[in-house]
Parts: sequence; C-alpha cells; structure tokens
Amino acid sequence: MTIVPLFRFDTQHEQAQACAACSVRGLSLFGALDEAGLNRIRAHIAKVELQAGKTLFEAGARGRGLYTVRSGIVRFERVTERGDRRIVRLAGRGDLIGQEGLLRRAYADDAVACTPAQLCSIPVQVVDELCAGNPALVHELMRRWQRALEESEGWLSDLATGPARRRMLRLLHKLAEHAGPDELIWLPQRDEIGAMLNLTFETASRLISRLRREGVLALLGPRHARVEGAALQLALRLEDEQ
Amino acid sequence: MTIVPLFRFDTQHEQAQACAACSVRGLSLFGALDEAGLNRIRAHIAKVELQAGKTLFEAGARGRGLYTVRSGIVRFERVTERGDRRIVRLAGRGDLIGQEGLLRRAYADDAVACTPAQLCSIPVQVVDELCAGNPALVHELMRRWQRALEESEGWLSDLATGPARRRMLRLLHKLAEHAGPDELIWLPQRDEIGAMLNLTFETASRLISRLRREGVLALLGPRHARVEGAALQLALRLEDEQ
DNA sequence: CGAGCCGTTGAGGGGATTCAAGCTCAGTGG
DNA sequence: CCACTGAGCTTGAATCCCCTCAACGGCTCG
Repeated sequence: MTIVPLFRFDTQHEQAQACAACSVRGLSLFGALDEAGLNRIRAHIAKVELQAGKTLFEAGARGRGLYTVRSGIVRFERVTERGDRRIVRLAGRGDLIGQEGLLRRAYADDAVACTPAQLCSIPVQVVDELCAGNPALVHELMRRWQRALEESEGWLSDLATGPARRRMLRLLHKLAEHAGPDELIWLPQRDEIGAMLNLTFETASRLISRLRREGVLALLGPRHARVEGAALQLALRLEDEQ
Repeated sequence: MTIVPLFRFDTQHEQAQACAACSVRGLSLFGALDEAGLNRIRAHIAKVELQAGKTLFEAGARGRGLYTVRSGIVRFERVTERGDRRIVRLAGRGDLIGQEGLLRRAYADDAVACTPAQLCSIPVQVVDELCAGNPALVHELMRRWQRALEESEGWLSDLATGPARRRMLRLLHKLAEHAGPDELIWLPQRDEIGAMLNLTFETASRLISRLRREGVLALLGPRHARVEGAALQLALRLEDEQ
C-alpha cells in the first residue's frame, strides 16, 4: 500500500487558484461550494498522485480521507473467500472515493489505480463541518453515493450477465467511456480482465485476440488499445439480437 | 405495477402509537427521529402492503416515495439489452428503498416483492424538510446509501463469482440471513434463481435438487425451504478449499 | 378434461476451464 | 556480450461444466 501525496499547497493563494481553475470542479463534489466555501477548505486539500498499480487504500482500513478523481481510473476490488480477487467497480474523472470515511466506517474494498491517477483529498472532518451549513453539498454527496450504487448495479447487469464474449464487448464499451481525447482506451492486463468478468486469463486472452482479428480492437503497446466504435456496436447488436 | 396502500392512518394518535411501537424503528431510517420529529411526519406515513410478485415501482419512473421495509424481501431487477432480466440486489427488514426520489431522479431498477411485504412510505418532500434541521437523519440516510452500495458489491463478489454450485451455496447463505424466526427461508422460483446467479432455470433446478439429495436443503412446499446450517457451511468450505 | 405453469431429469453440444507449450520483452548477472 | 530468468501474452488440446433441446409429472384453474 502506497500513498503518495505529491505536495501539499503551502499558501492559501496557490490552492485557491488551483481550486478555481480545477478542470473537474463542475464535476467534483467540491464543485457544489461557492468561493467562500472553497476558501475554507483550500488549506486542507491535498493533491494525491498515484502510479498505475499503486493502492490508494485497503479494505478494512479506517477511512480518514475522501477523494475526488481528477484523472485516471481507479478500481475497487475484493478478495473472495476462495482467495481470488474480484474487481467490483471502476471510478473515473469526477467520481467520489472513500465515502465510508464520512460514516467513520472501514473501507469496503481495496482501491487501486489502474492508470496513473490524480486525486484531490480532503479530511472527513472538514467535509462534516461544511455539510452542517450547506444543504447543496449534502445533496451533492448523496448524488455521488447514488452514482456509485448505479455504477455497481450496472457492473453486475452488464459485466456479469450472459456469455463471455458479450461481457467482454460490454467491458470495452465501458472502457471507451473512460477514454481520453486521443480515443485511446486503457486495456487491462488479461488477468485483470479475468477479475472483472469472472474469467480465466487464458479465456480473456482468447477473446481479446479474436476481437483484434475481427478488427474491433487494435492493440497499441501494453495496456493501450483503440476500439472501432462501429464494429463494437455491430458486434454488440449481434450478441443481443440472439 | 400495483401499489396497495393498505390503509392510511386517520388520527395522529394512531400513527404516533404505530411509529413508537414500530418493531423496525431502531433499524429504520425514521428511527433517527425523536418523538418530536415523529410527530411531524406521522400524518404523512403510509403503510404499504405488497403481495409476493407485485411491483412497488418500475425503473425509469420518477421517484416520489421513499420506503422502509418492515417485513418481507424486495428484489431489484433490470432488463438487459438482450431482453432477459437480472436481479441485482435484495432488500430486507430495515432497508431503505427508493432513495433516488430524494434526488428527484428516476428509479434505477424495478422493485418487486419476493415475499408478502410490508413497507412504510413517506413523501420525499417531508424527508427533505426534516433533513434541513436534522444532521442525524442525514447521517442515517448516508448510512443506508452505503449499505445499499455494499449489498450491491457483495452481490457481485459473492453471487457472480466462481462456479455455479458455489454461487448457489452463497445464495442460500444470503437467503438464510433473511430467514424468519421459524428458520424457514424463502426459496425463489428456479427462473428467479437463474436471474440472480446468471444461470438457466434448468441448471438452477439441478443444483437445488442435488443439494436436496445431499441434505443441505429441505424443500417445504413451494418457495419455502429449510437449510441445514452445518451442511451448508461444510459444503461452502469444500468449495472454497479448492 | 385440457391448458398452462412450475419443477425435474435426461441426452447432446458448446463454451469455458485446465493443463501445457512457446513466444516476446525487460531486467539481471555471468 | 549473451545466457538466464520471470512476467505477460498467445495458442493448442483435452476435459468438464453449463446450456440447449426435449420429455415428463404434479398442480391449479378455466
């Protein structure tokens, strides 16, 4: 487990600028705050930067921090009683992580960076205080909770239903939503795909290879790929037709 | 879709008694309220009674009501793009249903009674007002949201991971948690089990029959069964060992 | 009674796993 | 420099699990 606070802003001025200019402010939790609210928390916000594969927190740890994803993809995973891990959800730009902290409860899952990721961290006490006089922030928190719930249920109905090929196509569809402006998607390792779709890594590899041969997917170096949107849609429709 | 308000309490006195004596008050959302708070909402609470199989609300409908489960089991299900349904979560005694209403958003899933069920319904506006001056209620709401999220993620890692037999054993384990004092569990129809575990109803039937022959399960009339706790634990351990 | 729903069971086929081999590539140390 | 190693990926062959198609029995209900 590695937490890497890149740096903590020393002057209020610096952080005020950073928050005001934050590209995810409209998306993020703290986007619900006005300038006055931002001024109150700016000293407490820390920027956290994670390398791919690094753990943000582990299941069972007492939650003390709340995070907003600025960039990158974070996965939530659990270890089943048989010992194998299962990835249960992804979080991307604008998503809230570590809400359990607000309830003074232990984190439910491990949170691991899939790609290099940038997050904003704020102590739970500060959020507590802000909530007291700020119904909009409370509302925004609830919206994030609901969003996480719907992401989780969607994961189940999309990625844990039907034959392996269809689950893989839906995964690619979901990963494409997290794609950057360069249209490149993050393509997980084969055993990670297995942990997402309940497959062995060999089966995941076979499916990926077949989609590559079919022209749905173009592999570009390790962990990177480009999806052909039209071909993907067609393949999905063919799966769903029958 | 059928909503069956059994009766709406006419006198404040009646509802005040009912709330104060409510067996799920300690568990339920409104358990966070003191007597004064209860007095304010008692006129708005409606008791809802559902027969098994009846729909409480449908996905996509604008949420206007918030519910607490007093007794029975309610399932959340979605229809995948291929047309088959997938059960994504269960709610039991003390669980909160229809939180989306608080956000003025459409319900994410169909909510259907699995067993005869009793719920308390309260309009979202009333909860909104109460939240304003009641941090404890807000906290309680967040706890329920987190509980739903963990239930959903647990569903994925327990019931959508590994071979069919193990998923079935874990389902029985989960259903046993919802058992009444008579130790009887609600045993879903075979196609419902299929929708929970991503199986065909034939496979579900085969697995149930085998567990019955093995003495893990005793079928007692339609939709009712008794699980042998020790045998279930043993079977689960054997599955997890290897 | 026949129709329909629910559950059970069998036979056969197909899809995913298991076991295995071989490939590339990066890192290590001789 | 190159052999050696291990991780990640691919592919093949055999096996097994689950699905598909099918038949049948119990039950309720029109």
